[in-house]
Amino acid sequence: MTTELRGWDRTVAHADMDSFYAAVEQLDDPRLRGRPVLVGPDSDRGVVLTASYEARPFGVGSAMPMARARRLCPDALIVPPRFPRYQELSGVIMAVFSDFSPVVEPLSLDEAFLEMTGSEGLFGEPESMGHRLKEAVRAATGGLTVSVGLSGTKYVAKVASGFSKPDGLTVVPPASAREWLAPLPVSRLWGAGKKTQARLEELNLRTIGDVAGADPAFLVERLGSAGAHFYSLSQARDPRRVESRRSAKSIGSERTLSRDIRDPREIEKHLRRSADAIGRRLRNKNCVAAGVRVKLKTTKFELLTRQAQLSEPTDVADVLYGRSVELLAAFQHPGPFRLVGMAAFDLTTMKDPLQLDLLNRTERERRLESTLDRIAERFGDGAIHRAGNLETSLGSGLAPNLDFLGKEEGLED
DNA sequence: TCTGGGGTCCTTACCCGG
DNA sequence: TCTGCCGGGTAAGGACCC
Repeated sequence: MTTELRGWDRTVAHADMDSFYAAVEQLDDPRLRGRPVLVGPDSDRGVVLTASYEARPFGVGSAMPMARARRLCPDALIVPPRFPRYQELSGVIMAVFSDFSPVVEPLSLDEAFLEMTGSEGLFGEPESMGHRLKEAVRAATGGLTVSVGLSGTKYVAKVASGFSKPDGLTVVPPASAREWLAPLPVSRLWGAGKKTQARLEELNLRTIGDVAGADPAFLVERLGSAGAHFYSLSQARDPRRVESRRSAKSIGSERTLSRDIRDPREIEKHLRRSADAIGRRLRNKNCVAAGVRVKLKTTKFELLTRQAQLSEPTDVADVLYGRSVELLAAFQHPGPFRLVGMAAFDLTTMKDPLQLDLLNRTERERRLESTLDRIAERFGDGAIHRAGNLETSLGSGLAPNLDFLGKEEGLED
């Protein structure tokens, strides 16, 4: 006798928290419960990050401009996001997932794949696994709900978790996955956004079943390699394994400005802030970057980027900033711009402290950066910004004074 | 209606060396 | 010496996801 389930060669779960940010706000503030809540910046240029389920019947959803959401749902309570709190609860949730599987692949703060193959002995059949997972998340978080999908592949598990939200549980036996997918619209193909949907529509392919019935060679001819990918998904074939956390490939920081700008000196101020933030995050992760990319968005929403390699990998904000200013000169566009951003890429984790020496980092740089980190932690990003400018204007010889300034709180304007 | 911020991956173009 | 081809690496942009 075997406990193996018939037809379940693999068991993959996808767990997705229900309107996570809004649910956290309702959990922490009882006055928000049962009421339409929009999490997002209460500004003219922002968009909704998450709408609570009470707000959704009004037609409000993620990524909708806040101005429009307010018009559709005037009674909605608008709450600014509190990412540190979401991260904290995300840690609790991921820890629960780890109790169910040694292989957990987070996709974002609020969702993850769990490799559940072979764990029937511990948790029972897939349906029972799902119920126990949902209950464990509810108990650990004090009441947050999660929707869970289980099937034999990542793709079907993912579609299944979104099938009956909120607080859903959908189990799709691998043997019937193809038929289960067939009636769903092509918008449920993971990776097919608005552009791809429109192209599929032009080819008269409206459901996943339509794609499954198409000639794969024809799909490749029209969609390139993505065509082959979508064909496989439509057949419920998805060979991708569940993988534990992969390391980040880039770290970025960008900001949509409250007003459009074109003056290079103003753009540089924003680059300075991004460089400080990225440098700090690199050091927190014990990473160095070998490349920098600068991003500008015009008022017409054209995205322009310029990137370059660094002479050597670094986690020093000043170096990132210096290279970004050089890149800025390479943009021919006169502006104005509504967004300024920067990203560091080609990341390497520094496992061995001795490697730091290979980076030719001087003692001065190390001390300065750690001082800036402490200032930022105590006084916030504004302080680090001012400290950065101060360092630039003082020149390297006076950098040790920053230690003194930080201690004396001399940077609080 | 007026469009965020964090990412990943893919395609295309171009440069360079052999 | 010039030209064509090929492949690798890099840069820029686009589509997509949450």
